[in-house]
Amino acid sequence: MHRYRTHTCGALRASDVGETARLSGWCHRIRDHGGVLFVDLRDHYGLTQVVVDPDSPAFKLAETVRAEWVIRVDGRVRLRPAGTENPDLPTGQVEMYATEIEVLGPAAELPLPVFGDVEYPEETRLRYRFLDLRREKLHKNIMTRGAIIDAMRAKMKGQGFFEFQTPILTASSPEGARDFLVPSRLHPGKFYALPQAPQQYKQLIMMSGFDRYFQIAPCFRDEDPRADRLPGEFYQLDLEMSFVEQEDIFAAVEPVITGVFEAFADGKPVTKNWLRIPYAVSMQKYGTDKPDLRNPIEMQDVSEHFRGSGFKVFARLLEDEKNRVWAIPGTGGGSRAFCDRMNSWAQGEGQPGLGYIMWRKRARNPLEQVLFELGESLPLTLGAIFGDHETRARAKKGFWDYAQERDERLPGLTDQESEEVLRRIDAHIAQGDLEQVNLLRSAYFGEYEAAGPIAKNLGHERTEQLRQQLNLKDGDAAFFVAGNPEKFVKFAGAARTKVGEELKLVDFDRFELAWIVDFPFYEWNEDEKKVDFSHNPFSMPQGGLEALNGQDPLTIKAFQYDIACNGYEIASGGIRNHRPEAMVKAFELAGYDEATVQERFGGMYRAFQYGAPPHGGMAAGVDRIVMLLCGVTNLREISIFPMNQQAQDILMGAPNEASPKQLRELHIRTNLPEK
RNA sequence: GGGGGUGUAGCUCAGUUGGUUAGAGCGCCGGCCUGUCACGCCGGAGGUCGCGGGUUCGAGCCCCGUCACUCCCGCCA
Repeated sequence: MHRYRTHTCGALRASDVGETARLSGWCHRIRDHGGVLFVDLRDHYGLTQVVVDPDSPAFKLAETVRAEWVIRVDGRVRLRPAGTENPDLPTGQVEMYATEIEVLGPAAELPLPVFGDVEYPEETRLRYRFLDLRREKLHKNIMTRGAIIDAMRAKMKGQGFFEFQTPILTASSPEGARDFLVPSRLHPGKFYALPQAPQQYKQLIMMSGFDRYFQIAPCFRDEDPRADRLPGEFYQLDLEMSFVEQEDIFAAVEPVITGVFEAFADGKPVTKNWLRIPYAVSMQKYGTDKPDLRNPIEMQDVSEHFRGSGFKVFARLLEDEKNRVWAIPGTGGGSRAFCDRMNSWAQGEGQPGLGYIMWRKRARNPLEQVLFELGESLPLTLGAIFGDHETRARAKKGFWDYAQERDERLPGLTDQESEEVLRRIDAHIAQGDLEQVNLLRSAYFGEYEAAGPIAKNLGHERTEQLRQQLNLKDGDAAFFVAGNPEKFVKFAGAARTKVGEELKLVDFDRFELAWIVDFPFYEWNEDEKKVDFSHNPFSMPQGGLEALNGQDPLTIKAFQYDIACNGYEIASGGIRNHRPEAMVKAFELAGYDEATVQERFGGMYRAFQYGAPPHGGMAAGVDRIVMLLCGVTNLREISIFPMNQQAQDILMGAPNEASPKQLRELHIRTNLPEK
């Protein structure tokens, strides 16, 4: 018999009844009934119920066993008594009657229980990560992570990609994130850097004549973490292809990502036909370059309705042509309580507030009323407009009498103004201008009326045009963000998310994938008053060298794309700039002369001189994808030994101090900040 | 570097207007219990109310400072 086990704790079935077996594992849960004692024995594979009673020689020892002790148990497999089976366990038909127990590893009192699903402080969980990892959820997440990575590899290989390893000790790169530095012992005063990504290596692999590269690549960046950004290190599914255009990359990547999502989505629907959303459109509709497309809200520019209007705050803003008014349509948000809540939320975000208009049904539709009085049905309205003189006169009189009787239906209008509206309707009827008639009809007598301070100032006609543009109905609202879009876009995006979630318009149980394309190549650096690369300096500008020479740099787009999923950026890539003269020009516009390029990107620059193939690729964030597929919102839930928010590994004790000997060898003396 | 939130038993949390000895559930320890699987019942231990200072007759509660954790901004080509 094997020293420790004949079966795992997930293996025994009814077919094993009568066998003698040996199990080893952790005491998951102990239920002591005095006369009979149950131990749920757990290992990686599952849970088996072990039973001991006073007739067993193992009874005395069994009574001393505590949670998370590691024990070996010998015994007989038997069917559970009728009625005591546990259908929730794969091994639930059977139990093991223990005849011998050996303690392999006793456990001290636990700082963190393995059993149950109680929340524990992050610090305790990290310090005792090995215990946390025994817990069902985290254990499962880590296994899922491995399976996802397996699937990525299999699908990449299926697409003809080949896996390469690139160096971990490399050179510091000037652009981008802060590097982790590693001092060189052999070269005093010099440093290696850990790669922020294998970007240059993978391009060099293409220039070395290989064709389809991929790697589950560790990446290192010394930047502050976020919930969706691990401190220090993370993994990318990194890929690069030669002789390709953007379309070829999309065609290679979509099946990989879709396939992985479908395999692990747990039945949730995954986008079949990916949208391609230009960066500028994404910013305008969603207020971000990583939209959550599960939220159906699309923002719209409604500046025209406010320009020169009675709502002076916005009208005045719009006198500056950089400024805009965007609307966030909120289906079902047309209650005072909700709009007030959004307004105070906006104030909490540091905004002056969030303007809104609400729509509701008019108590009675006056036009229908008129037609009713005329003994006619609604479709005959057309007759009122295009009919003979007498019919039109009756229709007009109908409107007129109605307004006389019920001028409260024209809130905020004086008698003269009401009369004026009716005259205008009459004039448009006479001209047969159906569009104008309809607008005025809808605005003053239509099915919906608008409410809220903005509506009052904006007037019936503009409010109605706005409603029609946004296609809003009874019980809906629109929220407004105004100013310079560059400044408010982020807040607008947050407001879109807030409105969508609060109104329960977001279907969380799905994965919505999309390409975001046509990123700007450069952006304006306000601090240094210069042009900067906005994404990746190695991307090919659309229009190539010609665009770099002739076009306003800030209008140049790049062959640069991201994948957005449910509000996260899960991948980023581009077609690379493989022409040395274009590379030099691109860097020149960002303020780097050719000598600097040669010095800083020597390897790449050299490679470009000797036959560089057109190439491009992408890198997908493995951790973020796993996080989405595991349904969690924190990367520490899917990473086996993560560091804390302060980039410390409190399990291993990293970072720690180096010994004087180590520092001497490295010719390094510390110069600590004064406390 | 900056802003918000949190900090009471090992854990999750309650704690009234500032007022007697700071509580509950889970966990832990002991006892009872022969079919449980979140076993049950009885009992017990366990507290620098994050820390320091202040106001007050009196502070878990109010004020100031500080620390820790966490989320965000900056940053992350």
